[in-house]
Amino acid sequence: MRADAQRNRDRIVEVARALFRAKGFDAVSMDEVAKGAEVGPGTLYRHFPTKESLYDAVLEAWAEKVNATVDSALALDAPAREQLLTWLTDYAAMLTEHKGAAARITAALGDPGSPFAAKCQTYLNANQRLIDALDSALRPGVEAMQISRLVGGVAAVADNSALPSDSVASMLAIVADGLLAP
Amino acid sequence: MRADAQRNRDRIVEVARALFRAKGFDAVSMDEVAKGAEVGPGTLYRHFPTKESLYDAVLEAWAEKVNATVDSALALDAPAREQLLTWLTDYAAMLTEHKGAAARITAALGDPGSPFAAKCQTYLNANQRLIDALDSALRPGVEAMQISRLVGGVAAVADNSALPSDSVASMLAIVADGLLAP
DNA sequence: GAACTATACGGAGACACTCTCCGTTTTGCA
DNA sequence: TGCAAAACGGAGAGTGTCTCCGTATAGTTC
Repeated sequence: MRADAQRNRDRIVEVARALFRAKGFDAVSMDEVAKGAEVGPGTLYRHFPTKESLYDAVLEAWAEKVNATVDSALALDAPAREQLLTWLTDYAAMLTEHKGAAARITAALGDPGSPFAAKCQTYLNANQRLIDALDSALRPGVEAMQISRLVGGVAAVADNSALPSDSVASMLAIVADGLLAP
Repeated sequence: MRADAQRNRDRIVEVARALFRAKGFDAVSMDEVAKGAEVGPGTLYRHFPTKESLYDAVLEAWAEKVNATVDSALALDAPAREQLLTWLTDYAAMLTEHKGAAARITAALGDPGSPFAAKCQTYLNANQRLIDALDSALRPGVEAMQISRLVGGVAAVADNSALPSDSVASMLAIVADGLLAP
């Protein structure tokens, strides 16, 4: 990639990250990002063919954080319920950091053609590792996809309604108890 | 209201209901509804100032169905778990009947200014009646708002991803077990 | 049934947004 | 320095929501 192209790409992602974080996905227009990054719309769209692909680039760091978060929850010297709750809470918190991300990633969970497919896989793998680790403490037959969708759904609701963290925690506690073996 | 106005209003709602049901909220444009009802955009917007207010009119019958559904679940001669699951499943099924409704109604749950405020109240009341009826079978301290948001979130995910009913059922079973007393 | 007024109609178009085309500019290399 | 490939950027096409206002109609009054 040419140096000017790289420069522009970096600036676009940086500006977009700030805007998305401040206003949420829907409230940010591509023109706004282009103006902020001081490039024309054409340049922006050559780097990122759709708004979603730009969002995907912005969430690049997110995937790494998911892995680190599930690791640290599983490393806890605590009962399975606490490990589970820690992970669910941390994950939901991570999602609501970027307004609109929860619904988008959750919606893409079953769609391999989505721009977020790679991120969905990371997330699914994290829940699979959780299942493998907690094993018999969990409800028999529970699947990574189920946990991913349930928690994604709760996170999306929390995000949409800008719920305080204790409301989210009480909902996640219900989900966690449902996930644990009877 | 003048007779021609009433006629037009009725036709608009009828056309909109069919379109929303067939294509989902987002995929239907107001121009499309206006053309289908053979009125100008101006007429459409005088009757319904926003697209959401039109959707609200379309979902008018929905509120009555909610009440009937919770009643019939509570009338079941069955254990609390089955009553709960029946209601949750029926409710989620009702929401996914209209693509996009789940997310919208759930998002409006805490917002009295929303065009869907009346429908949210119906839904919250239904869950409150459920709590009153099942009482000690449920997790202590559980609130109608929590159930509404949880199930709304699951329904929204199911709707977005067009999940088959058994996937939805398995997720709702997890939620139901979390809602029941330990 | 004709005249009149309040009410409703409907289409042109303002505005916002996503995304494209293509002439112009810049970069990196020979 | 000269040149081809790469990248730029802005005008504008296409689509959506929603508004303004001149025109048509319903319902009332004589």
